[in-house]
Amino acid sequence: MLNISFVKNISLFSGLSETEKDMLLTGGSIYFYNRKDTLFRRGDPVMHFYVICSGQVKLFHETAEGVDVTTAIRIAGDTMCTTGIFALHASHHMHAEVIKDSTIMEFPVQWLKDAAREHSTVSLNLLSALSQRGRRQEMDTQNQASMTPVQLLANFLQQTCTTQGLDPQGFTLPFSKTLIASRLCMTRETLSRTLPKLKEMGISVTGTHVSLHGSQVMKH
Amino acid sequence: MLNISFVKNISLFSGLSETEKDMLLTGGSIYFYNRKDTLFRRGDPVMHFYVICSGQVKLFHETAEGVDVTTAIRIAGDTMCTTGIFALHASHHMHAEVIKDSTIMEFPVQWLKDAAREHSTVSLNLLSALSQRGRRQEMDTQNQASMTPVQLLANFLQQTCTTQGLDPQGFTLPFSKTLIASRLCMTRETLSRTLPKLKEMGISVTGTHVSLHGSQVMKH
DNA sequence: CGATCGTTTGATCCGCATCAAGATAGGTGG
DNA sequence: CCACCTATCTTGATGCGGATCAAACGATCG
Repeated sequence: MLNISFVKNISLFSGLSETEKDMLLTGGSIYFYNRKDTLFRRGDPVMHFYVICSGQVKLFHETAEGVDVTTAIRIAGDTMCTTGIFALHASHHMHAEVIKDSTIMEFPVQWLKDAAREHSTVSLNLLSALSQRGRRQEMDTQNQASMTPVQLLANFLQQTCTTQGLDPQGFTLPFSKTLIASRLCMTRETLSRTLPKLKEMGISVTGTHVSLHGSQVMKH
Repeated sequence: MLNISFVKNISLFSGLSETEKDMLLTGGSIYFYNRKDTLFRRGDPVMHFYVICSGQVKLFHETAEGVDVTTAIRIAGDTMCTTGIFALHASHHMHAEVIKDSTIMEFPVQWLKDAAREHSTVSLNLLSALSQRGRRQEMDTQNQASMTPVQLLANFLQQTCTTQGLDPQGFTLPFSKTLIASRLCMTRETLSRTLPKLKEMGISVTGTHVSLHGSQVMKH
């Protein structure tokens, strides 16, 4: 059960005593999912709070024309559905699909509500997490609106490298290019054509191999 | 002091007893601002939690080329900076400018943190509010990415009409067109050219007068 | 009545989506 | 080990939409 100790360290529980953590963790169970499994679909009632122990999950929705737009990629250590649980509407507003075999810990929604009500530490952690995520999203939106595909992609690669703790000198792309394109709201074709342009910024991508040679981090 | 009783009714305080509300409200003070006043700028330390009693405030940032992008328009009853207060970074990440003479109640940041820690009702209200706002923003982002200017504008007008409680049969635009364009991430020119196209959707705009003749609400 | 701000209209251009093939890679079975 | 297949990615040709530049128009205000 090494997964349990992993979950103990997520930010949601920070500041709690070991015994409090143990008690809370009894409320959840661990499940395994395979690539392409659906966690939930838009409109489904929100039943669980999720903590990803390993693997990857994409959150996405479909445009009117049937194109998938990925709004977030969640990886090990991330949580899902915090927003859905405290919002008034009790149904999901997007789809969630497993894109890499995953281990996921699930808690009933009421568990989270209770935890937030009874432990002010938990509710403050949640507030912090939601704020954090909100801030991310704001930046994302404004980037989306004001940056060229080249900048977006450069940004994305650097973000990815940082948050996944990869070696900037050279790493293997952890996502398919189609997924990245969907995440950046562009077509696969545009993504392909954008890759070569990154060299001017000191980023080279060959196949699935990336190296961020001396490219500075984007300001804001 | 009719403003005080107005503030008592915002969702942040719902579920609290009158005496609790009165006690909390002693922590804030009311200020008056004029059009074009700056509430705060990006990078400033987050000092206050704001509740708008009357007027309008825009939250915006500048692109690299110096263009303003408005990310939100806040009106009477709205709060500001909830996110900023609970996020780790203690500085604002966007500018706030008063766009219509306003009355605003301000509380010190610590006041909100304390209130959240000591009243689980308040922290749950905050969680709900943040979730709500997060959901709005997600929809916004996805709309921005997948809708044409015509749809965006139609959407915006309907939203505005609803949230401001205006008469769909005919009302006066509560914002300048430049502001709307900035909010919808398009140029003034594009907005102008889009207005006539709305007639096909049963929306007519003449000058600052709008009527939403039988236009259905956009799904999702 | 000029001056400034906000809005509209016109002409042009560029970037990304779209449509359409081709290329590469991984996987399976003969 | 090779032929075949499907999934994923790349490249090419074309067109349209919205940004941009430029100028006129309208409104509000001292």
